[in-house]
Amino acid sequence: MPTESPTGKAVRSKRADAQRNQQTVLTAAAEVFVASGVDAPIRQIAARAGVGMATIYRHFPTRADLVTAVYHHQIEACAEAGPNLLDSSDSPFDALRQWIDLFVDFLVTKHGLADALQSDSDRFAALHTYFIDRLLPVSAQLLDAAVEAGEIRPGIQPYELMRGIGNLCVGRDDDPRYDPRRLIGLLLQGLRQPQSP
Amino acid sequence: MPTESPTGKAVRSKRADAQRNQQTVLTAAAEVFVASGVDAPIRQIAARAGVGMATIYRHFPTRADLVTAVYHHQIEACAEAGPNLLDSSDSPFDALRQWIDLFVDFLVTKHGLADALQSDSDRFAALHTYFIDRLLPVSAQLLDAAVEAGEIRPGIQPYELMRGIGNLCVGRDDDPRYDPRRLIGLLLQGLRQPQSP
DNA sequence: TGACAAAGCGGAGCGTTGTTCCGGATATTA
DNA sequence: TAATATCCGGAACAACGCTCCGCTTTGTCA
Repeated sequence: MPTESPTGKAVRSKRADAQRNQQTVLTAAAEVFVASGVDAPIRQIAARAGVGMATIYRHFPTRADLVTAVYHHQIEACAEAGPNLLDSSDSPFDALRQWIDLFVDFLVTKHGLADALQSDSDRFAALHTYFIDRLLPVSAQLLDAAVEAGEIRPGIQPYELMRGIGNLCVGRDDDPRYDPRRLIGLLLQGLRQPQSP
Repeated sequence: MPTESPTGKAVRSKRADAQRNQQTVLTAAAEVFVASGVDAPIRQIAARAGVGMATIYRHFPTRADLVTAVYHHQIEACAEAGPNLLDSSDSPFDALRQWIDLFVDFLVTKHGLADALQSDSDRFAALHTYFIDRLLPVSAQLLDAAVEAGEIRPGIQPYELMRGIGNLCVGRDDDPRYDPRRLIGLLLQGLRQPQSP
């Protein structure tokens, strides 16, 4: 039953077993990521899913594709929360702060995700790109609104903020001496306009 | 020619060829680190040094030991600069800022060093420990002095500051969109006392 | 229903890296 | 010089990423 793709070219939908396998892999990957982080061996995910490694590579050519697929919904939710917060908060700065809280929560609860995002190697380049494409406009909108309202000084670039926050979330997440939120709070403090200019 | 160790036990100094090899390895490692980062394969370092891999493992059981040895002098220099800056600056906050500048310079010029420091895996645990042992007291002294002078608000923990700065230096160092120094400047700004409390 | 081609699958296999092991070479000392 | 404690090199093993290829399953069409 060929159908029509958005590009207009005739396209055949995937075989039923392929779709089933893709879902099985996603579920298994999510479980393994929780247990062993996003750097877990592909073999381990394949074993948990009960499929061969090639199956995973076929559906998700790079590790970044797999990670992206697993967290797709949460990334979308985070992206959509931005405008909503801007509407529901009485101050753009407050909306920015709450949104950053969401973003940080997301990062620190996925072991090694922040590390992957900023990884020096480019194994995760596609993941980095996806985050930027999806979330940078949101943060830009929040920043613009806060600047517009005169709550923060202008000049900070959205990319720089995003990456700085991501960076601050890197590393072991079970160290009681380090709470990225405190430093991010300090960063935001530094961003505020002097109370009396 | 047995000599006396600090513990009082008789100790034989290393064989001459072992000392030579250790130095050769250090030199080669320094060169390879510059070219390929601190994650470079041991084989590569061994080849460059013209020794076997076991020789490297014998002298430097973990990668952290090797990295530590290579950068030992620079870490010491950074540690010693702290008190000196405190003496020569007219404001403790200024000394703190200059010292952080030194620290950041050191981190960003060694490819992947910041990444290694905050690595989620514990391959570099000893390196992290060494940095903390050596530099945390220095940063604590600078912070205390600045708090004492009423230039920054109290409450920030030295460990948190060190790690935050290290984290902000993580990742690709050739991205013109991201300059860790700007964000660190913002952090310091957030640390300042409100001008008019 | 019953072929048959296309699509999909599994795991063996190759290359890379970390780490260890051991027979042989070498420096030191008597 | 000869003995021996020390050190060395690279082979060997394990873990992992990724690919290749013979076999299986699925969808289709007579």
